[in-house]
Amino acid sequence: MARLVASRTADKPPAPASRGENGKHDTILRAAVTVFARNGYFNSKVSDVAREAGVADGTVYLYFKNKDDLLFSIITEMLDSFIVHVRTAIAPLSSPLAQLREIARLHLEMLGRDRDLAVVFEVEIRHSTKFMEEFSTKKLSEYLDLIQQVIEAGQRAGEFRPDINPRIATKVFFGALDEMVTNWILSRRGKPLAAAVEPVLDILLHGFVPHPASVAASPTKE
Amino acid sequence: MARLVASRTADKPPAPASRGENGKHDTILRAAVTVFARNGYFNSKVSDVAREAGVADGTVYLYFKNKDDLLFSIITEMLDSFIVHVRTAIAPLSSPLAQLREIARLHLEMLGRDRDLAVVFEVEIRHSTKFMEEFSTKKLSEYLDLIQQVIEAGQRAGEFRPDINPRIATKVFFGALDEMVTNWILSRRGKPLAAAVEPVLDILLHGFVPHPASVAASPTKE
Amino acid sequence: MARLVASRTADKPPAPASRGENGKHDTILRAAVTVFARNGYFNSKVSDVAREAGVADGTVYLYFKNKDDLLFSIITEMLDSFIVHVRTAIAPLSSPLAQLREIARLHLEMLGRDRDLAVVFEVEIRHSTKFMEEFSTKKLSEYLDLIQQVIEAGQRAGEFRPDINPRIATKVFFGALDEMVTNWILSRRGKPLAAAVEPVLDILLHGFVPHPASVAASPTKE
Amino acid sequence: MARLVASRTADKPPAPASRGENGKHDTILRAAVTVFARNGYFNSKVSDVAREAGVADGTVYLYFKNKDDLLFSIITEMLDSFIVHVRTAIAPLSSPLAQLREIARLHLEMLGRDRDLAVVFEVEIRHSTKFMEEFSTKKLSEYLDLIQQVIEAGQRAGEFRPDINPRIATKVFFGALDEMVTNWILSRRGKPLAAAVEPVLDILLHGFVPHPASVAASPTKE
DNA sequence: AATGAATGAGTGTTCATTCAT
DNA sequence: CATGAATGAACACTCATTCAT
Repeated sequence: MARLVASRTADKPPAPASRGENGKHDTILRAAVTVFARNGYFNSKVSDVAREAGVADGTVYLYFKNKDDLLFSIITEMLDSFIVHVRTAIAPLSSPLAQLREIARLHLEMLGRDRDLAVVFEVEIRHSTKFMEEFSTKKLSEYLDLIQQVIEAGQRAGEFRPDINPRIATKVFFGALDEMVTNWILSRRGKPLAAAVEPVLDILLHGFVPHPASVAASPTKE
Repeated sequence: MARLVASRTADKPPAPASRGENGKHDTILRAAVTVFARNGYFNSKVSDVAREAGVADGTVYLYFKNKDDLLFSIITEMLDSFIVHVRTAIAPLSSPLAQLREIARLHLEMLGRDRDLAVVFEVEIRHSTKFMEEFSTKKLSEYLDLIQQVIEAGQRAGEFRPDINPRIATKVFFGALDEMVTNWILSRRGKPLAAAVEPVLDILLHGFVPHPASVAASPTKE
Repeated sequence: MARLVASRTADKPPAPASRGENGKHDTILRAAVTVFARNGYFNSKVSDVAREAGVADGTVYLYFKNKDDLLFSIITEMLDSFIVHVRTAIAPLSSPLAQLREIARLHLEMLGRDRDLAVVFEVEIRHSTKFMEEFSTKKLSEYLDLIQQVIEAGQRAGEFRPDINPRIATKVFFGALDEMVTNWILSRRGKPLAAAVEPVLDILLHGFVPHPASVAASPTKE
Repeated sequence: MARLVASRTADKPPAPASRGENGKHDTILRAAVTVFARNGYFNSKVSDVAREAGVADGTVYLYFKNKDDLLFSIITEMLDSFIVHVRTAIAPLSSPLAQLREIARLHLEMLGRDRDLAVVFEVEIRHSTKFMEEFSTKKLSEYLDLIQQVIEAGQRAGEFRPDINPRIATKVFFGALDEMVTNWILSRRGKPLAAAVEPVLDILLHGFVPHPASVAASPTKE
């Protein structure tokens, strides 16, 4: 019955921030991340979120349209701010290759710093094709576009192979990072996620097979 | 309330398969794939599955312990048979590189042939960290181990770089394929998923950056 | 939905007794007593009874109209045979007082010999006012009438006080025995129920208060 | 699945009682008595109780743990207040015999005043041996203990025969009253239940058989 | 007669959402 | 703005009963 569309938090900003606090809006959103990460979206009750946030059930509805809007807002707001962060960070870097490295680093660092958030991004985000379609065509594709632009810039700069499809390269890049995060979540080891940046980049940049230089020429790749 | 463990369909085969039919078990499982792919697991009702399968609600419970068991059985049975299929297909191939290529091809071909099944695998599989933990530590890791073994064999055979971490390479490989599937599901284009095999492999095998063989050309990779 | 009336086993005696056995009818009825005593009527499934009897679920319906009929038949048949038994046993006794004593003895002995049967009689019999009304106006009142006749005979014979209401005396008598059985069921002590016959009779016959003439006379009756 | 223990209504009093009303808790409990008496516990739906109480289905669960808790609460709360009532009433009476008479009177009067409540106590209370065991070892035995203490006091005071087993006398006393109530429920005659107090007591106190000295001594007791 | 797979009506319970205070 | 008691629609699961074999 629940639909995910339309909502958008921006429609109703009752109080950006009461007093000096962070604002109930953010408090509730943070509580939702914690609760959703713990039990999963469908197994979480709005009253769980309310209790975690220290407010009454009804208060949640003063800041969010409905339960779906909570999940939607988490994803959208977090990703929005992440994209801004990434853009800012890579702007001063002149080399597309350096930019791509920075994106990978920020990606793993941000999610590796907050397991609950990572869980929501990796697991809870996929709660129906409907949601994903809605989401992927809006927010996520903005991120993917950003990556693709860097790759294309790299090709123009001669840093990346001109014969690879930048759209596919983007998916490979994102998919590799995504899988690293998923695995890190499931294997509750203490090893920091960010430690994987260089090994993953090395593989993505140089591939599985030894360089032809290692011999003389690369007769048949694929 | 939901538990995913233990169940295993094999425990209760009330009717192996009447006549030459496919058997109610398979009919119901197939209906579940269709329904789950259409509405998502949590938004699907058991009675939807029953109707799709052409049986009464109660009949579902003659073959499956509960709703969770339906999802669990889909994943487990499909993946089991896929792994067997892959093992059989790569056994005669002597080159690990050829084996890895075959795995990629089968992976994308199988899911690309059945969008509903792909949806369930990519989206519905992630229903709570609990489910994923249970699942990833059992079935999925069997598949990932298989991939890792091929990569390690390739390293020993000199086909793959010895200085890459096989575990990470496995994740990059799987993550890349996984993302291709996810994207294919969401962009309902007609382009067959299997068409992506070679481009993806090219990137994974040879990387983003031009070969040093291009001696003069690209002096600075990273 | 279930109604208890009408049924009556006598309507359909499919097989009085197959071979030399006791007959499936009795086997199933006995199984029902066991199962109902163990879990209670409403918590017992017809399939539990069938399994206990070693027959298929459907077979139960060849001998009994429905689940209600099982309970109804247990009560009716057991009570019928008990009443016949009692009539036979007290017929030769000339003294109503001796007859009443014999009734008490048989009552406690029969139920004390078979705890499961006792449980069904004491507990399961009361599964709705409807059932009890149906039952009490038919079978049970036959038993109560028998008791009342003995008491009235005792009054005519001068063995019982003429100034007590025989209908009320009957209820006191039956209620006392009934409570003994209920207590015996709940306190799973090993002490045989029949051991209570004399103490109970003493109280019923001579009352709580000392006889006025007790001064010298009645040292200990019984 | 049904559990009767633990619950205790006192654990969750969401609304003590709005204004001068009786409070939803009591309203629902009273509705449950009515509905259970009408159709029996197992044939009653929670929604029937809700409708009778004039509240939504879900509201029942704000005041009671589950359906079982409704039945359990009825029995416990009613019996608790009854026992308090009895203790208060007999405290000022010096003679144990007068106390026993008062208990009998209150017992029949309370249940005779409210047929629905009587039905629940006599019929619905016996819902599986489990329930009875749970219940009889806690609440009911408190009442039976009270009776037994009075009887023992009467023996010490010389008002009751010293040679009767007080535990058995208690059961006979309670069983007699209980049967009077059961019969009154089933025979829907208008005759007030309380009218049976003296005839029953006469029988219990003086027994079925004429006093040996009845000749002259006890012409008419009671 | 006997079977047991199939049926599908029936219900206790949950929980997102509302709204009077 | 906040509250949290009240609502009632929604649904997984059970099990008495049937009937083709």
